[in-house]
Amino acid sequence: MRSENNMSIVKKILIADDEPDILEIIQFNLKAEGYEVFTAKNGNEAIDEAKKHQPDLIILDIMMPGKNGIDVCNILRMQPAFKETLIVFLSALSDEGTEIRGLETGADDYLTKPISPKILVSKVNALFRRLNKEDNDIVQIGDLIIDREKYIINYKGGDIILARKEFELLALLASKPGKVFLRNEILNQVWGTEVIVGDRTIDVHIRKIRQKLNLDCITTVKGVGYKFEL
Amino acid sequence: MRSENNMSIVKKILIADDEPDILEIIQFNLKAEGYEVFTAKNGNEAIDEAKKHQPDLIILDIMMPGKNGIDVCNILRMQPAFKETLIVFLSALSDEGTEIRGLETGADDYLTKPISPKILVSKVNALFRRLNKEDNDIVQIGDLIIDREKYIINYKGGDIILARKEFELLALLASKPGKVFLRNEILNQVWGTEVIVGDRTIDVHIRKIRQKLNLDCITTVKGVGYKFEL
DNA sequence: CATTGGGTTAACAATTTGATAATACAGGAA
DNA sequence: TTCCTGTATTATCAAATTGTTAACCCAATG
Repeated sequence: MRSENNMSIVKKILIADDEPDILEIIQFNLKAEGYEVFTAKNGNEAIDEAKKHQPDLIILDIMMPGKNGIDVCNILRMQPAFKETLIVFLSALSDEGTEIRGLETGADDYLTKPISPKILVSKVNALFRRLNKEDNDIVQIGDLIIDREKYIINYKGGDIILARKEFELLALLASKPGKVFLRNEILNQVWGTEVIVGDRTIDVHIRKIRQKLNLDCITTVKGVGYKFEL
Repeated sequence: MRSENNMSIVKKILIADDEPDILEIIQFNLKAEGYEVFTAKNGNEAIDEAKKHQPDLIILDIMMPGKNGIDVCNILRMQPAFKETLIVFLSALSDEGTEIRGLETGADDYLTKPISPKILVSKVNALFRRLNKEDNDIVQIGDLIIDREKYIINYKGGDIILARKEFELLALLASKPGKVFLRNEILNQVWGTEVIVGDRTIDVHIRKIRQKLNLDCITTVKGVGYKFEL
């Protein structure tokens, strides 16, 4: 099963459009660029697919049967899980009002049809590039250094070896010190949305990390999740 | 480290274009939106101004005397200080090749002239919105800080730990200081519509909050509900 | 093949939270 | 005052959640 964490792995894109041709051609080009692509033929399907796959980017046609793109955007943005998701409108409607409304709904960009597939791909790349600017390969918090590239944890000069899942879990928590990560969030980021694991799995990994680091840096927030703090 | 100039401070925008009219109209609209705007008439000036003001966003015309926009972008992106700066091209050149080259240079967007000022402003807003997504949603009322992300209550510098229901209840009340929340409203928001709990449950939680905060901030409105006030 | 270690799970212990009941209290109306 | 209604307080218990350990499966390794 190919589902790694989505911090350094293949980005998932969901395209929603009622014209099969458009869907087809965009899908083809984005796949060629190495993205994992899902499609939806209308608004409701878009919402379902979004929930199912937790895409990194959603491309929405404005005019679709049922819920239109702006509705979909509004609905998704209301849910915490899609607060940060990239959303781009792609529409034949090029009037100023719609475009402004689209952007103010919380979309990241508004593209007008017809659009060259290559340009679309470039725009998509640009969006992801900006998003990844933040992710650093080496994170340092106090005396703790997390090197994503080398897969190494270093505390006060001494290396600590963590297994992959342990490492990724710690790296995730440490990526935003203080922030409480919900168990769901952790599952999605570390295990991916496809995999389903039991309830105690996270706890066991947390325990191993605490044990290996021998450092009180992961706090339990009961009923909510875990957070990293030095 | 995150760039702290993201928050609460007026964003600085640098516009580089050799046509005074364009400069003028864009400047006007962005200023009206509350941005601080600087201008440059050519590539070299753009680089100088960028270094001088460290803008948060740079809008670059492609065709300018001396260094063109793409050159400017390349030069800036090479310097660490401008690695994260938002850069947008604004060009009359709408051919595919230039646009793709522009985006691949490391720009965040490519806009084509002519462009409606309102749409430009919307795009700019959208870019900043994305950049600020990082910022935690923190509510502050007087000396009381409620951090939803960190799940922490802080009063005058000291952290107070609340259980989940307590936290959510307080967060709800504090979300609209002064407003009286009916008991029903509270039940729906904190407990959900499915769950049915007894009459005294809310009181008990309110009491615990009062006790832990040790601060007279929740007022009882007899026969109606509760409200938060400092 | 046998070994090793990562990853998962089951089972149970430990802990915390949340709901309730019982009772005390406060303020207004009769 | 006295009653009545709604809220505060407290202790208690059930439920939910997490911690811990050991056992298991499986893939990679030699």
